[in-house]
Amino acid sequence: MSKAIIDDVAARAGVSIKTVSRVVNREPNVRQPTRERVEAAIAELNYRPRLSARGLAANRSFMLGLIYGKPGAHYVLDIQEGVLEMCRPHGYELVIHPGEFRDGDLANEISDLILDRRIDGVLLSPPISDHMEAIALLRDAGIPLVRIAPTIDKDAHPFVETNDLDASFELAEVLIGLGHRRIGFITGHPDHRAVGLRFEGYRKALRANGIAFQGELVVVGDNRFHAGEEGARQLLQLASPPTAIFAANDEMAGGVIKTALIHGLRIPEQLSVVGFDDAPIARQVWPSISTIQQPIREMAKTATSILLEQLRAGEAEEHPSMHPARLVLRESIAPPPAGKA
Amino acid sequence: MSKAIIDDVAARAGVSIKTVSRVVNREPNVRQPTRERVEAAIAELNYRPRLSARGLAANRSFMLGLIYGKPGAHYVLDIQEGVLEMCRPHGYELVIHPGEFRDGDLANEISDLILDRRIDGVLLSPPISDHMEAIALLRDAGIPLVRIAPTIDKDAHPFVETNDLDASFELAEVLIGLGHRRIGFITGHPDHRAVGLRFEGYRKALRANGIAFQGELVVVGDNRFHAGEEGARQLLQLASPPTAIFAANDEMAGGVIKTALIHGLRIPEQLSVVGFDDAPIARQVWPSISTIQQPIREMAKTATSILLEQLRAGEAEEHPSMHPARLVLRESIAPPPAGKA
DNA sequence: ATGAAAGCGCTAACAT
DNA sequence: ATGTTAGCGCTTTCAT
Repeated sequence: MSKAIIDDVAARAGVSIKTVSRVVNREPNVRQPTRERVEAAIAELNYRPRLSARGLAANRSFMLGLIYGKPGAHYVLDIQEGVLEMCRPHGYELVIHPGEFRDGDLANEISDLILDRRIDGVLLSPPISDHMEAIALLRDAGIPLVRIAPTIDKDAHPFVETNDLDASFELAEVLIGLGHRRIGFITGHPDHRAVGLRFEGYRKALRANGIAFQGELVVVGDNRFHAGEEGARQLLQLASPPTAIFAANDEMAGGVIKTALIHGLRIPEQLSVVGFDDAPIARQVWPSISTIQQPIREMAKTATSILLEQLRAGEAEEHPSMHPARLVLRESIAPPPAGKA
Repeated sequence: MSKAIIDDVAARAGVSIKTVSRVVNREPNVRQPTRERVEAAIAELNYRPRLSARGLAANRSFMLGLIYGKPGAHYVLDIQEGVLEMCRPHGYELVIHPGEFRDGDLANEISDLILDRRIDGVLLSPPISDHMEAIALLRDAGIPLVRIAPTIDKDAHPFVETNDLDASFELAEVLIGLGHRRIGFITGHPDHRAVGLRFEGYRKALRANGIAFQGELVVVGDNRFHAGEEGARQLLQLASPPTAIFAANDEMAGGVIKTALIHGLRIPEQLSVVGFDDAPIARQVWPSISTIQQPIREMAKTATSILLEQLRAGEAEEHPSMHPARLVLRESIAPPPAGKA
């Protein structure tokens, strides 16, 4: 079974192989009855075009590449699944490629990806979506490219994004609305620009509410749990410690919670904590973390559609590039302790 | 650049294309000087064989498939990275395929994978590694197959495994050694057989120490955080609640911790908790969880080597299939409260 | 609207 | 040890 090739189908349908090819590729210029006969033959023989034969003849690989950094396992898997969901029905395969932002080899690895696999198109997910060298390389090679959550140079290529800044602004305003005035912030990894926007949202919220920005309330993190632990330690040692801590992602917010608990603080009564991403950890710690949920999967799907259309039409259709995030409020926030506001 | 094809290399090296092919494929019967000349030409022209051309001619796809369930994002990513690490240097590409164990479509999806992509070989990771239908399908199609962490039917195919049972036994003995006699257990998802062995290890430890097995101390879980929360709730409501809880994985152990904290229990003074996997959550909750670390990445790498060798030689070399796990003791355990032992 | 012929770049089988 | 000759199964011209 299933050793059928295009000639078998052509014979069975009583047409030439070219007509079969037309039907398979949804090309025009096939009369409806003919098309139906061919389709029937395909179904009966369970025919599947050999990808390598198509690739060789058409000089395409029918493979998409996904290059991603490591902003958390769930983030990566969500992206992968979103991309796969769009790839499969369109007959495309996905080649995944983990890459380190600062890894000098990334450029070489990408070259290999282009040269060896002859990828048809590439998706860049954060923080690689802001990796200029990678982008330049791909552009020069003429490989179509869509970026997921880029923060820079948005004119150059199609992209999808979410409103990190606005969402962060909102979340900070929630804290301010509860009465917090001293709000600590733990920033994300400097390479991860999208996470950087969350800091901007925080600052904007302070400004909008007439609260002076205080450098001592800001700690530089790197998106990892440990940075949250360490950052919280620093902030809680302050002569006048914050009544709330905003971590640029949930992983770090989890670290804040752990440190706070170890210090014997009650959350949220003595310290409010918020994060960003709605990662699983946000629900797994106690108390659970108020955060921002991003439609990661949807972004990945949209990005993939855009890429596929570009591949097909040479030009991308209009897609909404903005995928708004939303607040998820949980137990980790409360008004500041009396007298501390 | 890099539009070089085999003829260019042959011309430049002054040999026939067949000789180039021999060098590229590491076939014998090429004299050293000839080989060197060809290799030089390849390097100078930056030649890369077109995968689709090779695939078409040799009737292979140079792609491996990885079919996995969802036993946690980190587990999946670890496996992926282990596999990729072996794939790339050998010129193989990886096609990832998330699959639900109970999904009736899994069979169809696998057929597609075989038919459409003409995968050269497949890796099955838990719990799909025990999915008999999938295994049968692959066997019948004659697709080489290596299973990661299988628990059944080990004669049929090559596999790699870890010693879930022994490790679990050891961990249970640690609890018993601390003085615990009433040890609750939250089992894993029934489809996930490897996790089932952990329950066996627990029972074996009880037997070995003359402790009667008590059905009321066992709760059925499903590997997810929520099952741990729920299981702990049940166990702690018992007239005579356990002094320690063993969850079949860390995710559930995390749930136990959260529930226990909400109930106002101090850990480990009033309740000891252990898990399995050394997942990130084990270090992220407070107190951190004693657990078992498995060499997941190594297993994935070994499995991939075995598969690649099978593809090359038709027969796999000897590889150690057993990758031992090890204890990781952390804050979550202590002797039982006085008078409760 | 459909078909015939000519490759795509490589490997396999058979020379030499 | 090396070369020659056919394909592999499809898509592309270019006819018709």
